[in-house]
Amino acid sequence: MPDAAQFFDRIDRPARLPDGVASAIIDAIETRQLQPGDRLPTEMELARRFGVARTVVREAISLLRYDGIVQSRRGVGAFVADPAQKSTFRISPACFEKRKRIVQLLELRTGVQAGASALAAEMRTEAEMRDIRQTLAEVEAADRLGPAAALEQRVDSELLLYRRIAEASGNEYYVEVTRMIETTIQNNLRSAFLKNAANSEFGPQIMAEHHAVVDALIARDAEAARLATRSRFERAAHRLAARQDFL
Amino acid sequence: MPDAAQFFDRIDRPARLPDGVASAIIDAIETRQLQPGDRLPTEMELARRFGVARTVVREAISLLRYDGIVQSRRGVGAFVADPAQKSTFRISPACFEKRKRIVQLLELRTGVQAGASALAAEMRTEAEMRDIRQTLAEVEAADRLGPAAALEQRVDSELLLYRRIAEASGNEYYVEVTRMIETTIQNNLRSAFLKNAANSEFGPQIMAEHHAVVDALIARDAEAARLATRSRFERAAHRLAARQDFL
DNA sequence: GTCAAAACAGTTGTCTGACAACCAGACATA
DNA sequence: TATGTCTGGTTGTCAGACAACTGTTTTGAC
Repeated sequence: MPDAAQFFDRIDRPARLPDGVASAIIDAIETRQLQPGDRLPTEMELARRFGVARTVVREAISLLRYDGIVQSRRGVGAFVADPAQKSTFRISPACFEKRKRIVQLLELRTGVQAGASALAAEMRTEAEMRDIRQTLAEVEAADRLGPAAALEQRVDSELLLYRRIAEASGNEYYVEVTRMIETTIQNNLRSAFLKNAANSEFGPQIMAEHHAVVDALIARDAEAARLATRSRFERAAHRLAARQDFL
Repeated sequence: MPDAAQFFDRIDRPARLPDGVASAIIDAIETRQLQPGDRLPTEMELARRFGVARTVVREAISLLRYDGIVQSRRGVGAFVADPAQKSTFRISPACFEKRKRIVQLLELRTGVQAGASALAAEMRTEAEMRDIRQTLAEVEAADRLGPAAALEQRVDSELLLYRRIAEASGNEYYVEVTRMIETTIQNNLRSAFLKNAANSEFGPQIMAEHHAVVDALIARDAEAARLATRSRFERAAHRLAARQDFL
């Protein structure tokens, strides 16, 4: 049932207060107003300055502490930590506003996914191989329907294919990192991906790229898998970046 | 001034309440007691069950929300999110209790660092190359002092060498990921690293491994850099895992 | 009986005030 | 000098209240 409502995005509600406070503090740290080792103003003082309650400030600081950006000591205060102590890898949505950052993110994705493929070539079980071939068949089926048909389905089955491959590596960290990167990209660039898929990400050449990867996995050839995966994601990134409407 | 106090470690203070509550909830999610889409008990109810104040529960939930593990809607409740929505990569200290997990983490480190090296071979500037050679010289100097002397210094300069290389890639995500992985490893395995460095991580062979990497960077040979880095970290991981006292 | 508006109960988000635990430094004391 | 004590300040936790919001139920007009 076609519905005009699909064109209306959610209005951006005022974000949660603690998130705002947290990013304000992060901002102060990134702009060097607050340097490693410096003490943050007291929670009372911050609450006064931001015009919020202390509970809000506390929640904000607890987020930063969770990421290892600040350390707090009871009875003393909260201190900006050594940046090397950051214990989390997180991709901020703001990064998707700069073309350069997106290209770098796609580079990282290429490298990590290629590493996962290489491992998978060595570690895969027969059952996993069956799943992978099955998923590849789904990609192929969607591809045969033409560029515009089953668009989302095609993109999703492609994503699933490479997630399956990462899982076949048997390395949970690779699984987590690739999934986290993919999730972030999809959340922020989904529309560009779809447009791209409708224009250039289909047809025999693209299918040949996928096949090269899967064939290497079948042959248990780690180096070939790495190369094929690298080549596939490099080309995909290149095609995406070449689009006129890409940022 | 030798001081007996050096034998006294910090006593482990009781962790913060919100952290405990958060990991209890994460536990419930990982053991499938709470499945994606399920609603968490209300904050009141959780506070009652855990025997803490609601502010503590709120702080805990805000951490999970920050990682994309739960989503909360005012007036309704907090819900376990789709695991694919997790927006962070984080290595829990608990992972260092299982040998298998550590090996996997070292695998990831190898792959990512190799990717960074390959990029660095192409993107490095002359100034960065000078810094890298300078750092390599420091490693070499520390190495010449023998296995036991300047132990920490040698390990640290090695870490610095590969951090410099990652920075020379010009890709901030590679810098962040490698640094985050390295930080976590050092925070949890520092002592093993030091013991290992005193026993096997020194001498001409190890220096040759470093030189192979740097030479590839000088030659701007991406594939050689990838291979040399991979080889260096794979061997280091192997030597570490071969130790008797390693878990 | 139908349907929309209004009231309601329940939940999260924020605010306020209080007290406990803790710390650094000043001060007193031996 | 070394040790104990006090004091003000800070973070950690608690308790209670209200605001904002949601899903459901009730009410009332037709």
